[in-house]
Amino acid sequence: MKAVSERKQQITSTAERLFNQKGYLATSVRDLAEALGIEAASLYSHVQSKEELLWSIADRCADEFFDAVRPIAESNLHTQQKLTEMIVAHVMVITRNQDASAVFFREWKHLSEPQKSQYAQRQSDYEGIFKAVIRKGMEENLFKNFDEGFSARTILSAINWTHTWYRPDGEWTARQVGEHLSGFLLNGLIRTI
Amino acid sequence: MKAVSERKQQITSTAERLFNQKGYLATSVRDLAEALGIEAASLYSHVQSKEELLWSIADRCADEFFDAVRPIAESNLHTQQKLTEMIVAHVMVITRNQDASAVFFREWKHLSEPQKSQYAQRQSDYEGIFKAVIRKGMEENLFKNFDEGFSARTILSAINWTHTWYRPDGEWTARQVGEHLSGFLLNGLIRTI
DNA sequence: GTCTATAGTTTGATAGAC
DNA sequence: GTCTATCAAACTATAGAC
Repeated sequence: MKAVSERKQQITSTAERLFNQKGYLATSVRDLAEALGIEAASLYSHVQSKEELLWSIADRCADEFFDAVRPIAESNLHTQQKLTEMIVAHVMVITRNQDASAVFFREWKHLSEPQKSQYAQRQSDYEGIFKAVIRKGMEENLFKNFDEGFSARTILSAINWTHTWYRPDGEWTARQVGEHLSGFLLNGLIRTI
Repeated sequence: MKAVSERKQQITSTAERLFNQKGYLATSVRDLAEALGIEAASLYSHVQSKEELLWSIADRCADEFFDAVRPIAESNLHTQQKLTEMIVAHVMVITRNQDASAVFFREWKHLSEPQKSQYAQRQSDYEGIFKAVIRKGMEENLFKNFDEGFSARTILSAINWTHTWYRPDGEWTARQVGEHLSGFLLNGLIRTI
């Protein structure tokens, strides 16, 4: 755990907001400085480059997803309950890091190597956590025999998109959104009784 | 229907590919010209601006979605079958316009007004087609009473993401992907019998 | 329709005073 | 740590010859 100055924190959260609103490439260092009320050159006392900011946002966001979901995957909850709680935890990470997760999902393409490869590796590892739980559920004859990669991607696609429409001041809490999504994805839209 | 020169067609499809691979802002007019084997200035005999290219890609892609899905929504298929066929049709548009649909989903933010508002309006109209069918299914007591906006967004999120992983040379046809997705989303991951 | 040449901005980043 | 000043490179787009 590295200590981070208050100023650096302020820069990072402003960058998250602007990178989300306008996109990474469309946000100039001058835009960022203006939003902070300083000159562009002053930023370089806190940050090595614009890309370092992108990387630090993406990397911290990945940590948040792993830290929230891995303990649940490693718990001894019943498989169905486990997958539900993983989905809820994932959605809660998104909703409390809405700007950062939007940047995480949309702007990683603009990282340079080797960061881009490292990002892809973590993304794949994360998907692997979901795949393992889904495979377990299939082995237990609890889940249908869809391809496990297909299933994991379909679930993650549906829940990742919450970053575009969730509003903290709306009628649903983050947990409610996660539980609705989990109910929808595990049981389907069709009424069975 | 406007006649489009072969050269213009070639420019558009190259733009789709580059805008997808690198992003709209990261693709310079010089990159595009180089990929076509001409000088940047020569492009302007065919195209008014770089943004005009983005708009024409997004607008044509929207047409494809509407043209494929609306006739099914207006047919008198049984509601469940209708929703399945809409999902299949949507996935097939994505898979046969993979570059264009990726640009459509990811780069619309970089349109200027009034194109950006027009894009948002069509997007919302399109979601409305799905919402209407879902509401019908709820009224028929066939679908569960999820919020219809929530249901439409969840389905569209899951199926839109195919643009990132579908491979035409993989083991599944576009129709098979659509049917799998439809089966997953309508009936859920959990085994019920 | 394609070229060369270039105008006019904007960009990320640095130098050096305070 | 913030400023002013500035650099070198990249950008979209245009002018005008062929």
